[in-house]
Amino acid sequence: MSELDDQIANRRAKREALRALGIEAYPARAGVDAEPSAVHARYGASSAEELEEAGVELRVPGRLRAVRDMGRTRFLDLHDGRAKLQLLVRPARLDERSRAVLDHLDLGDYLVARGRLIRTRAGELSLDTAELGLLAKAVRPLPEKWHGLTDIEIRYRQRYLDLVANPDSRRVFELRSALVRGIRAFLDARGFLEVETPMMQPLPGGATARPFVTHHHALDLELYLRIAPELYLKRLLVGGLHRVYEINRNFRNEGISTQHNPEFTMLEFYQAYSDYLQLMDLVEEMLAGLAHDLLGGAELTCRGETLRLGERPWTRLPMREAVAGALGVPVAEVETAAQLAGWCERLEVERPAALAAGAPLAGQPGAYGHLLMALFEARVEPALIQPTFVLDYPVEVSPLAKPRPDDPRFTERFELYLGGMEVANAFSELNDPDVQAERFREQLRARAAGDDEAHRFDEDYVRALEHGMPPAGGCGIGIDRLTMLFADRPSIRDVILFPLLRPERG
RNA sequence: GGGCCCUUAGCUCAGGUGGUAGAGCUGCUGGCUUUUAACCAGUAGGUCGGGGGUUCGAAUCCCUCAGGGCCCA
Repeated sequence: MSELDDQIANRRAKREALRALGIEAYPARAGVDAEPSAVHARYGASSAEELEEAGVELRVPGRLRAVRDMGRTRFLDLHDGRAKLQLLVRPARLDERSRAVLDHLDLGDYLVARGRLIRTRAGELSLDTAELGLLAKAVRPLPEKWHGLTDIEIRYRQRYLDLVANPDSRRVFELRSALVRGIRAFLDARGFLEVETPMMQPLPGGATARPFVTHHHALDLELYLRIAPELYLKRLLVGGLHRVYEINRNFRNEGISTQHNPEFTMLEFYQAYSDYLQLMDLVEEMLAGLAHDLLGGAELTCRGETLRLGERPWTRLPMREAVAGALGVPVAEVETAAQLAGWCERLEVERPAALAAGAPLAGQPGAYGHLLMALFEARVEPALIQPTFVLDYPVEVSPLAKPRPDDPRFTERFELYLGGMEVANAFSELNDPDVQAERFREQLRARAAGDDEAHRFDEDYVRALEHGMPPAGGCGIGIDRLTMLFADRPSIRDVILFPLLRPERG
């Protein structure tokens, strides 16, 4: 028998012993007054005399994390995940049932103690326990109390153990929740309506990505898990919902990395009569405000770098200038597809998926935009630590964005980079139905040429635009990456409770 | 997809060049006047990730598979 089996058998035997005494191991009702952290919040400042005078009697629940047995007196620590409350237990003074519970305890059990609040000689706020009850028997041991749980795989696979053993992990998810709450408050205060649009779509749209496919049996219908909510949210603009947002999951069938999980959470919001320039101001205000509210200052510390969100406006950098700067040449040398093709070959930049393999880079339709984007991703992106808006994305890689009136090779689009990561993507929304239809046709040609991430033609979306969509700015912000930055965590798996892993026992 | 690294008791970790698998915590037994990583004494616990190979002998060397991590694409 292994040691683990031994410990489990032991705990089960204790449970059965209690049951034989008529003590339920998993009672239906708890009947509690306050959890340990609430007790500390209320009485943490009270002196021994004050407590004695007040005569506070409480029923306090919690998970048993430590027992210090002194012989005539035992000290039990009950935790609620934020704080512990110490129980002072004198076995001789307990009633029979409480004594039975005490004699069959294990670390990890959920208990409830009734007693009077006191301070011990050492000054610790404690419950002088008169009655002890079992709320849930744990038949499996917890990770060790002092070193906690460090095995990364167990932390991801059995997140419940990570949360019990590592308070920092819990704090990350509390911060994530506060971040989402703050975003909702920010948008709600500005008259945005939170909506929910389909996660299962007959035509996946709104992003350049491979979708997951599923099947609806009753309708015998191929459906896709959405890669973005964008086209549905803009249909709502057509419908007169002029300020909308959605915070929900997207699914992209691509590789896994420290910055990519197949399902991830995005905020998208759309504001009629706005544009990408106004959105930059809005995003600055939102993120700097969140940092101020949640971290107590408009700065993020991320992997040793201080990100100064408070220094506004943030850098606004046209993509051509960024690429030319990284190459150390004037902008005039990144103006043609032939120039860019030369750089890509010299620097061994990976060939963009949209450009046909085997053919010369420069001559293909749309080559300029794809090559500029490839150079940007390879040479510029990782170096953008301080908040930077990259502007003027090529039209070829921005099929849903409005072209710049002064230079139709580029669009009214920005991406926000923070700590070397793309955290936001926004543009003035293309609302000319005929131009949109032509953009879709270009995407179909790319798809036919082998680019399986190219957009599909969404006829209903074009039909909606034909009814008239107000000019609008729209923006997407990755919640997971934002949480990584706010919590200073290097991997997206640290900010997703249950990240995708290969199943155990292959 | 490529490279490098990791996998030893429930948890955290040791185990130069191949020679009978160890510690702390947890568990169990006992002691102890209010301790807090309580302490003291005793004790149990192992398919050294799986499989194959080399060898008189493998946790250790080789191959392979699985899972995980980091970097690159």
